[in-house]
Amino acid sequence: MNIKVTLPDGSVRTYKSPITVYDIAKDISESLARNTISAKFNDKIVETSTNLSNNGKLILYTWNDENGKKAFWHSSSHIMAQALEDLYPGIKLTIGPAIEKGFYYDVDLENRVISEKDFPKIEAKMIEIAKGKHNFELKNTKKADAINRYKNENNTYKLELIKDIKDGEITFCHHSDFSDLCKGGHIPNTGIVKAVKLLSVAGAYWRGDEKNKQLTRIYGISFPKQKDLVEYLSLLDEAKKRDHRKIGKNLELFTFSKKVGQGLPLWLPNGYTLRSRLENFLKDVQIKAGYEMVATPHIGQKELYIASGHQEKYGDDSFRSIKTPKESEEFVLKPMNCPHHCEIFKFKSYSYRELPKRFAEFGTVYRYEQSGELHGLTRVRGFTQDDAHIFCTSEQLDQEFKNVIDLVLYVFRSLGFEKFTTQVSLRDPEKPEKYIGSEENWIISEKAILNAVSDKRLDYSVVEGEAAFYGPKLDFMVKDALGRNWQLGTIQVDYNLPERFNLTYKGSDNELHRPVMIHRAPFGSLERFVAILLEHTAGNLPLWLVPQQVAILTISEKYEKYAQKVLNLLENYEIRALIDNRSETMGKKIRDAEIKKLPYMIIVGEKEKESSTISVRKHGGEDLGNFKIEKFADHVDFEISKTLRKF
RNA sequence: GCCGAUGUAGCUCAGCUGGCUAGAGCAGCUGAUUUGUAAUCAGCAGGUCGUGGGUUCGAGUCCCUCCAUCGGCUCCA
Repeated sequence: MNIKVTLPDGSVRTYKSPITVYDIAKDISESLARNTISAKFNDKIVETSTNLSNNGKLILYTWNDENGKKAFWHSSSHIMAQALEDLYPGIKLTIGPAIEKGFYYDVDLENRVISEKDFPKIEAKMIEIAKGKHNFELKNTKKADAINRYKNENNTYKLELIKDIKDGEITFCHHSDFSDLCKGGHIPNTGIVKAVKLLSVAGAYWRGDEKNKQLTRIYGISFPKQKDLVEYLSLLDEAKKRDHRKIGKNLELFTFSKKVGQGLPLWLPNGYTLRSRLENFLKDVQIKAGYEMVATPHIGQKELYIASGHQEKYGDDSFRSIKTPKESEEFVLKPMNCPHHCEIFKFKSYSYRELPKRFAEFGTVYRYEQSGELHGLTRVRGFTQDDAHIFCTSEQLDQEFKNVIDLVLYVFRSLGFEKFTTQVSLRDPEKPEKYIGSEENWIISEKAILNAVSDKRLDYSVVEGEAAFYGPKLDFMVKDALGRNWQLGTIQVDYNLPERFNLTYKGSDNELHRPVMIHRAPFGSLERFVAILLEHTAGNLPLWLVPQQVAILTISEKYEKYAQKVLNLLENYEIRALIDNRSETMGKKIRDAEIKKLPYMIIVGEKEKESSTISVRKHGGEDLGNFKIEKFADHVDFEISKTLRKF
C-alpha cells in the first residue's frame, strides 16, 4: 500500500507503507537525514524511527527547530536518569521533561542527597552513556506489565502516572539497558549528545503540590557540539552581569538592610531620582487620560479588609494586625489600595454623568511574601504600586478597558519594552471555592477582557486558574536577563468589591446602580518595573529617565569656572549634569563616567573655554566632536524624542 | 515555608588538608602631579572572617543553631 506524505512546503511524496521518518528524510536528502532528530506527523510528535503507514503531514526537525531541541533535551533527561540510577542505585524516577532551556529530572533519592559537588561525576557518566551511541526505541507495553514493573520497584510515582493512561497507549523508551515510562519525542540515539552541563539542584514537590513529598530536581542542559555549550555558558555569564541587583549596587540605586528587614528595599538618592522621574512621567500621562490623584494612609482597620474579603483570603498568611492601647482595635498594613479607594468613591454620591471616576495613587503596600520567594526588587515585602481604580458603568467597561490597554502600551513603548507577552487569567473551573462573586459577574468580566484583547489585537495567551480571587485579569509579562517571566502591568475587572462595599451611582432612570471597578497598574510596581528595566537596558537607562545625563569633565582644575558655567547653561535647557573636577587624568574621569553609565561626557579645557564650546563623548566611546551648547541641547532633545513620544 | 549552595574590609575576591600579629585590587583619606577621550604616583587608614554555641592545646578553616543572600519548588491580593 502506498501512502502520501505532505511536507511543509506543500509538496507531496508517495512512499510504500510502512516507511520510517528517517527513510523519508533520507529520500529528501542525505544531509537532512543526518540532521533530523525529531519529527511531527499529523500534529503528533513522533520518533525518527517511527513507521508511518497512513497519509499525512510530516514536519522534520533538526537541532535548529524548537521541537528538535525539545526532543534533544528530553532525550538528555533520559540519559541523566540512567546515569543517576547507575550512581545512586534504588532511586525512584518520576518525571523528566525538556524545558525552555534544557531539561530536568525529578527523582526521589529517599535519604540521600545530591549537591553541586556531585555534578562532575554525573556529567561524566552521562557523556560515557552518550558515547555508547545507544538507539532510543519506543515500545508499547501492556498496562499490567508496566504496573508490575513499578510495583516491584516500589515506585508509587510512576504507578500514579500509569493509572491515568489507557491500556494500549502505554509506551516505554529504551536505550542501552535503561528504560522509562515515556510518551515519546526522542532523538535517534544517545551519541548525538556531545556536551552536557548540569546547572542546579533544587527541591520540587511531586505534582507541584506543597502537600506532597519533595523530590530532588536536577536541572541540566546539553548540546550537539561542545562549542555550543561554551557559547551558552558565556551567554549565561553575560546575563548575570545584567542582574538588577548588581547594577543597582554599582549605580547606587537601592540597597537592603538585614536590620530593616528582608524584602524591604531602601532607595538611595540616585534610585529615588529614577523612581520619582518614573512617577512624574506616569502622573502626567494619567492626568491627560482623565485620572485624578488621591492619597490614602498605609494602614486601615481590620474591618476594612473583612469587608473586602482580603482578610478571609490572606489574613493568616500576611503581616499580623497592629494593636493599639485600645483593646478592641486592630489595624492592618495595607496589602492593596482598592478598599481605600472604594471608600473614596463613597465620599459622595455620583451621577452616571460623572462616571467614569478614575482614582490614581502611588500606593505603598506590604505583603508578607514567603522568605524563599524574595528576589531583589522583583519580589519584595514592601512596594509601591502605580495603582488606580476606575469606577464606571457596565456600558463603559469595554471602552475603559481598551483605554487602559492603550495607556499600558504607551508606557511600555516609552521605556523601550518592545518584547512582552500578555496573559489573560481566568478562573480555575475546577476550584470555584477559590473565588468570590457571582457566576454571572465572572462571565461578564471574563468576556470583557477577551473582547478587549482581541479588539486590540494583542498577542495573548489564556491561562485558567490564574485570576485574582475577585476577578479575571490581563497581565503584561516581560522577561528578565535570565529569561524568567515577570508580570509588570496588570488590568483587572472586578464586580465584587463594588458589591461588598455597596458602591452605587444614580442612573438616568433615577435608580441606584452598581458601578464596575477596574484595577490597573501599568508598571505593576515601581520596584519590579525598575528591576526589569535595569536588566533590559543593562543599566543604560533611556536618556529622559537617567538620573544624571551628563558628566562635565575638566581637563584640569583650572577649568572649574568654565565647567560651572556650562553646568548652569545646561540646567537652563533642563539637562541634568554633574562636574568631575577631581585632580585625576582625563582617562580616569572618562572611565569612571563610563562605569557609572552616564549617557554623555562633556570635556572642557583650554580649547573649549576659548571658543565657548564643549567637546562631547557619548557613553560607549563615540566622539561626537565640538558643540555649541544650544546645539548640544537640541541633540539631547532629539535623542529623547526618539523614545519618548507625546501621549 | 521547603530542597541545595553561599556568607572574609564600602565593593570584587585570595586565604591549601585547622597552626605566628587575616591578605590583594578598587573605592576612601593625605600628599605630590595639572593632566585631551576607559585606571598618574606615593603614603595612610580600614575586618570581633554573618550570628550564637560546640569540638580542639589551637577555628576564617571542622560540627550544630539562627540570620541573610543565591538557584529552584510552592506561593504571588
